[in-house]
Amino acid sequence: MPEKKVGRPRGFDREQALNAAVTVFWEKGYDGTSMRDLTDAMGINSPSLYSVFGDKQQLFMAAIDHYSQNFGKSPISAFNDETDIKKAIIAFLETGITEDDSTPEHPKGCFISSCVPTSAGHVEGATEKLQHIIKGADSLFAARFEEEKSRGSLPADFPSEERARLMFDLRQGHVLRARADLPSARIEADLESRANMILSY
Amino acid sequence: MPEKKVGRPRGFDREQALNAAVTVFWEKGYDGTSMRDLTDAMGINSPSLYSVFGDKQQLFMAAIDHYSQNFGKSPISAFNDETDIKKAIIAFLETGITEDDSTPEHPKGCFISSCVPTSAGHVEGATEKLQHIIKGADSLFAARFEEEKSRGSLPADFPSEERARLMFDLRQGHVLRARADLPSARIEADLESRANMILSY
DNA sequence: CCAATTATGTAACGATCGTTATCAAATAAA
DNA sequence: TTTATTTGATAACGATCGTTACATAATTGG
Repeated sequence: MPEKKVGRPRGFDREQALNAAVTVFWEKGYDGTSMRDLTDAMGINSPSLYSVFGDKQQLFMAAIDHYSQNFGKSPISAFNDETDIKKAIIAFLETGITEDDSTPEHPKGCFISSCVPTSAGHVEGATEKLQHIIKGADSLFAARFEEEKSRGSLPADFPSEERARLMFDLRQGHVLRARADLPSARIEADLESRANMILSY
Repeated sequence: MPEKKVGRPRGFDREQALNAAVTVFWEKGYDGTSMRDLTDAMGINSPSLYSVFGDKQQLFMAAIDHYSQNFGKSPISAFNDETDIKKAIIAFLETGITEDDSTPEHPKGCFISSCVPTSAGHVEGATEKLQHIIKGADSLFAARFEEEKSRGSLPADFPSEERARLMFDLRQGHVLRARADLPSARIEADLESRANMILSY
């Protein structure tokens, strides 16, 4: 698997360093994070950071992608793993809420929803990343609803796209509450009712 | 109304300067905004800023309050102004969406929802401001639902607090979409359905 | 062993950061 | 007109910003 042969071998793990960068950006946002913060957390010097990740902005983009494919993916995975559609919806929302304040070593809320929007419009690429993620979620949920329809577990005229957006939008409220350090207990109690609502027709 | 008598009179309008500060923070967030950005936009020098607003962090807090009582208030006002509860819900969501990308001189999305969460946890006071605003919205909506119940326009066992949270959470999805510069047309088409959902029982 | 190549660590670059000292300008009170 | 008081503008403070030159270390291919 390691392709490189010539030259001094790299002394750190790229993915591990990227993980550390995610955590820092997640905590302080793009502009609140300094190169010093990053190199400290990643355990490397800035020349190494620049040679591997480009610059701060490119590292931020890489952090968004990395988060999306790891922490950010688990609510989606929980959704996909449930065969029953109602359970899938609850699993998505529930996993999200749990993730929002899971380990004390991670900041509250979702990195994408809590930190990236601030950068949209003045940090290059941020808006595009957001759009891609939102559209991805919308169409993933909508596709699942369509699948359920073709399977007969949802009525033929169920408004898949509208309810997909609804699911995603609800989640954003949960994220904001978590980021604000408000208790998730009351929201979790709402989940059953909310899933019913998303599916009602 | 002007109380001051002695000394050189102030050469700028406090509220006007605060408005300019809001716009800059709204665009770039707390850490992305420099003192230079602020003094340029506000049309004053930094010593004036410090004497009137304290420091950058205190100005940020003042900006949050000012936004809440102006731009941020209009969806709430639209809600309060409607006597019919369903129309009130639609007015709240619709006014919010319209406000999210109204004038080109204002950044997209809601300042509070788009920019303040990034600062929660590492800018003093941000978390508390968010908590206060969220709780305020929750209880405003819940109180209105309770009022409707006592008037008989909602069933006696209508879950006011849960639906209040639901309304607020939905709004957060709209804000994220607007900040990501996604079209609001499809979301606006959902409003009727969403209002029905919030009121359904 | 000797190039060639790649990564690391140090240290520095100019620029900008948030904040404040200093002094001149403008007003009210005496 | 003087004195007291407050605001204005200029300029500077040390610190930190993101980024990069440069020399050294560690590896592979000859």
